[in-house]
Amino acid sequence: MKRSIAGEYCEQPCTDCTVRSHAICAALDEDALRELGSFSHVLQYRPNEPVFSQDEIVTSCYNVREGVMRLYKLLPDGRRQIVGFALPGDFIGLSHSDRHVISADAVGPVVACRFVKRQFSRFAEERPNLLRRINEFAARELAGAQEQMVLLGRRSAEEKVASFLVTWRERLAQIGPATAITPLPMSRQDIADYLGLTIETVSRTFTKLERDGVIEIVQGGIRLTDAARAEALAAA
Amino acid sequence: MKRSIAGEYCEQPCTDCTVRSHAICAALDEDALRELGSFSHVLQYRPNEPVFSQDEIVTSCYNVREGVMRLYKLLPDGRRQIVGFALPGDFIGLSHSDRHVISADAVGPVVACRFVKRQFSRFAEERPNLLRRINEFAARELAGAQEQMVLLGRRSAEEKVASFLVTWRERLAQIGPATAITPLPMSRQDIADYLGLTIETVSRTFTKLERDGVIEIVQGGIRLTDAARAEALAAA
DNA sequence: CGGGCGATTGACGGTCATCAAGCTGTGTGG
DNA sequence: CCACACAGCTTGATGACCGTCAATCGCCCG
Repeated sequence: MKRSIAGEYCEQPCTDCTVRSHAICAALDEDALRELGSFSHVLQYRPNEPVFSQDEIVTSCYNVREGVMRLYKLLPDGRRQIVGFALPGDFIGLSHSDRHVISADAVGPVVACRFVKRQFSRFAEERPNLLRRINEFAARELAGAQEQMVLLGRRSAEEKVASFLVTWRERLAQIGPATAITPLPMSRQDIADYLGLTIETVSRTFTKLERDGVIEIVQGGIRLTDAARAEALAAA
Repeated sequence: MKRSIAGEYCEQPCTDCTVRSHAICAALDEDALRELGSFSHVLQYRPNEPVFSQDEIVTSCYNVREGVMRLYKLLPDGRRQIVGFALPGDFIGLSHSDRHVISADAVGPVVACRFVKRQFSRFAEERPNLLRRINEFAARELAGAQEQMVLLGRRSAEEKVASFLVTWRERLAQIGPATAITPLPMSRQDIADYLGLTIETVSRTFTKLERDGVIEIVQGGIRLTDAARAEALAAA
């Protein structure tokens, strides 16, 4: 696959950012925003384009503005575990290690702000507001990771899929308007690698849920026809 | 089971704390340490004694000083997933939610410092040093959680057990002197619930690893007789 | 010595992975 | 405009891995 270079676009001011209220940037006042903007770049990534890879030296951190990114780890033999999907407002770069411990790439088209890590750290260093906001994000991520461990370790295939659909829907609802159809921009393979299943099992489980009247499979997503039952299956 | 009350002990000054250099407290100077000490309490927990439970209101956060705690989540039907073991130096209370999202209890005898969360937050609020240290801890926890997701989602039983033993050994090595025998204070059931397996599978896998000359099972732990092979099995 | 708990071992079966074939929709070129 | 190719998804057949159920062992402690 040809590695394409991310396109850059205008230096759109942070003060106009549409995801600011959901992002770490909400902790910053106008002045700080302007300073942050002075060393940030807005980048575009194409579908499946890598953003960074495991073991690479960390040079930047990112705010997702539009689109979805998958975050994953690979085992030497090629097995893949997706550890999360990053949505608009999410911050990537909590890690303090000097090398990336995960890889990230764009699922569909993605727009993200990039900060040079060194500059960002210096910027954040003496801003307790921002540091606390970052803590908050880290804590939320950690809680999500713990929930995912339960899913991976203790839930059946059907519970995994139902749980994923419910959780995904809730996440989308938090950042945008509720819609009848829940879009699933990622592939079945992505879902499988997120849930610790195979693509076949995911596909079969979708079909089963549809047969049971819990969901309806539509182009590019699903319609949750019986949310109550889905939540029951998710065994919250 | 009778719920026993944690015993309290002397207000040992933080300045003498043996785990300080590994704990978040390393970010504090003498003055700050004294202030922190003024609202901390050292508590003892007995084996299997609960420290806090999922859904309870969060009132405190903790530093582990001695012993091991298990952190876990329960599903309504009783299935349990252990999301981590906390060792001396670990900080518990990164979560920002007002209710605990996990439960914690002592594996063996445990000594921990408790801080009233509200006071601790106020204390940390304007100390960038401490906030950054907490960030660092959160990032490390998150990286660990991601590694655990790979284990849970993509590794076989044998890989899980080998990986657990290697990682556990490394963690112990970081906080104390290396020993020939790697102690395993937690039960087989705990290990199973940590690895997303059943106790029988864990037991069988231990036996297999011993037959294969990778480990030797001893009272209260194991001896890693072939670390290289264990690491290969762990498929880092 | 006997009770009890944790760990081990064995027999069996279910869930989900594997392997393989067919399907669907989209884009491409004649 | 239709045939074709291709990629992603679905469906089917089979079997392995690990869960379940059950019995036994070993050890500690009363």
